[in-house]
Amino acid sequence: MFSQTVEYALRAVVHLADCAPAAQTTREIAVVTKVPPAYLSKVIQGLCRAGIVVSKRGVGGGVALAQSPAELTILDVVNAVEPIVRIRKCPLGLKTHGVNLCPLHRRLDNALAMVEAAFAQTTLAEVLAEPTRSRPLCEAPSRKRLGLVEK
Amino acid sequence: MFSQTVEYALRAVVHLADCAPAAQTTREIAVVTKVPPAYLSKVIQGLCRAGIVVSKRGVGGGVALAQSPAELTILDVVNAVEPIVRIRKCPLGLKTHGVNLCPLHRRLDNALAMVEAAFAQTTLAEVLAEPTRSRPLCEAPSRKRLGLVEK
DNA sequence: TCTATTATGGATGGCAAGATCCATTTTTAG
DNA sequence: CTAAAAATGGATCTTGCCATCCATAATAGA
Repeated sequence: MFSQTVEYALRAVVHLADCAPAAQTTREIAVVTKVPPAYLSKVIQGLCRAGIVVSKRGVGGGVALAQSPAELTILDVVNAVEPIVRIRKCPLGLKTHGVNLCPLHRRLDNALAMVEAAFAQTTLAEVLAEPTRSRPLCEAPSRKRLGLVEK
Repeated sequence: MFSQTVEYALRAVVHLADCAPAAQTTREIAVVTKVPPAYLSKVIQGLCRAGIVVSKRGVGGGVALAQSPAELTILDVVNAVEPIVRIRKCPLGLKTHGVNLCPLHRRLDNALAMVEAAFAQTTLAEVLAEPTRSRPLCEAPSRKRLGLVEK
């Protein structure tokens, strides 16, 4: 139900949050997140235009989060690449329904609202801070990442 | 986030539930639900193969629900045309994650689980019974549908 | 200034979803 | 038995998503 592009974007941003505030090259991100490099570059361009990340070209350049991981929610990222569009008026165009959705569409919209709320409540910092044995994107159990600058 | 086909399928099935246990022609359903007739016929074929509806050809034929509206949930319909696929193992293929999803994918799967649960809890009968002024798919406020056999 | 590095933009291709059309089959009514 | 009604299956078309490749622009370091 979530597109592949959303999945890729989230992986990239979580990894950037893990490295924040340091910048990473798209190639490095692609390796860690196991996303096709050429396509990842497109996804990141989108994130860049949406203001989620900032990029710098040339030697020593790369991509970094535009804000701190504590300020960025999953919803911010999702909405940047493939916005969750709520149902605001009757999809059949029925006048009498209008803003008051019929029982069917009210339920569909409620589902969207739940997802939206869940994503809005979670920041990237929280994703990384969660006390669990498996660490986002990484094979190894929770250990503090330090330098790790090489390819 | 829900595909157009899911939307179409739900409209069709809700209308059939409203007419249950009578059968309706796809053309009639297309008019009421405002779905492109030719495409609706494809969607209904899918519902038929999934066992959600049954169809009969020829004069007096049409499509009807396979079960009573009280036994059919929104989830049944959704899963018939575009199954909600839960995240059961690490999408990156990380061995150490396996079934224990990392914090990121755990949250994504939780969102899917919430939607799945919400859809599983609602039967078509409940959608139709809801005391509200706007009636599913229909312009008019709640009035009991009777004959209405003509085109 | 030259070169290596890195992101950017454009062009392109494959593929599945959405949508349409038509010939065929099934079924009932007359 | 014939004709009309209705679903079915196949073919086709368009569009957007996923993905790749390459030329170009920007940037830092030597």
